[in-house]
Amino acid sequence: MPLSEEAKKHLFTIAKETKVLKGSTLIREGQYVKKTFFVTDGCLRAYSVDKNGKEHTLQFAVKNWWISDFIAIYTGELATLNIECLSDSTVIDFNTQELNDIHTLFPEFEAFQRNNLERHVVSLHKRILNQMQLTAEERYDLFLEQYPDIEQYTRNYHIASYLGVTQQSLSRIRVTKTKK
Amino acid sequence: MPLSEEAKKHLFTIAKETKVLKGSTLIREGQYVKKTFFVTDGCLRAYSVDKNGKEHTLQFAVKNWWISDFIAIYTGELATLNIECLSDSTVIDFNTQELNDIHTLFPEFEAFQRNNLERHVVSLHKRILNQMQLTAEERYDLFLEQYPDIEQYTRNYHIASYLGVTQQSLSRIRVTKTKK
DNA sequence: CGATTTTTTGAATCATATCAACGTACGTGG
DNA sequence: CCACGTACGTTGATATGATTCAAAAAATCG
Repeated sequence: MPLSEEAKKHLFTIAKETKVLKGSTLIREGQYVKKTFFVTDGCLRAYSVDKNGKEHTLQFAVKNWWISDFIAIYTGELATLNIECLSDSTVIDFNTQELNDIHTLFPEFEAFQRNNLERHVVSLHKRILNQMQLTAEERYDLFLEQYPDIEQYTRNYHIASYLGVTQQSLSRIRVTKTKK
Repeated sequence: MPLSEEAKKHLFTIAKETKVLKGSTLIREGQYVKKTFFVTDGCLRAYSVDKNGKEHTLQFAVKNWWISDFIAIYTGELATLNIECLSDSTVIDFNTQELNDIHTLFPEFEAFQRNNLERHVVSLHKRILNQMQLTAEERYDLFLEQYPDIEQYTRNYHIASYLGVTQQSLSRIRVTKTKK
């Protein structure tokens, strides 16, 4: 992204690189969300817990992805998601308020942020359509294409809870796949 | 939204109010997408057709909603969605290119557009989570809450294809509901 | 190595899809 | 204004795919 020197400098003053440990939780549901994370190494996931205690993974984030509870951030409500580190990771840690103020300080960020949001919308539209029209096995294949190296970080039940099936069902899908 | 007079004037020069008839298709898959629509009256839907010929409704748009094939617009690819009028409607018709140029001509639009995109992302995140954690009946209840007056425009199979169930299943859900 | 977590497997059950038939509503043309 | 055809909704029977619960096997970690 093309940014002025001044804008870059400002970015560095509000960004804080942080090492985070596997298993740690960066955002917890019910809390006020102050941070957005940019992943430079490792893997994180955002998930919600439903009324039966079942987890549902909304998003994985690997190198160069943003992750947070965007529902909370964009609505101002409390977090409904949890952000968990699936491996020791490095993230750049932005205060959401400061990240927002950037737009008034440096209008050149607007186009950058708009592009991010547009690509986010595209990926969400595609995810919804895939969920509706593909079988569980097809969704798993697509997942492996889209996240080719993610299995080093994730447990199968993380992936299952992203695909919308139980871990047992995913296990059976994997078995029939190796038999082919 | 607070906009300067100049900006408002410009908006009117690129917007074109159009009456569209029930059953007409404003965007067809495979076509190049040149338009984004703002609905001022009536109801439209965006749907895709899968490899078995089954329709999946990605979005309904009623008064004051935007609708288009945002996948196509934001990626520059050809349309994969169809936009269909479910009733005689009135839309304001924007050329996508001109709508984009607004941001360079009138930077004050950026914040407005950013807010639109953020709310769009929120609704998509919520939709994905609801699809994963709610039963078909719960999703139908929520749908009726979110679109209280839409049933005057839609066929049941439109709603079924939005909820991710067959029209027969939705019919059975409706029957058990009236018995309660 | 032992303890714990994760994955796999089996059997029973459940929710939804499918296929087919029927009933109903709607609108058009005679 | 009625008759007919088409589109839509409902219902029943059956099939299918996924879930659940339980237990065994495998992998991981200290």
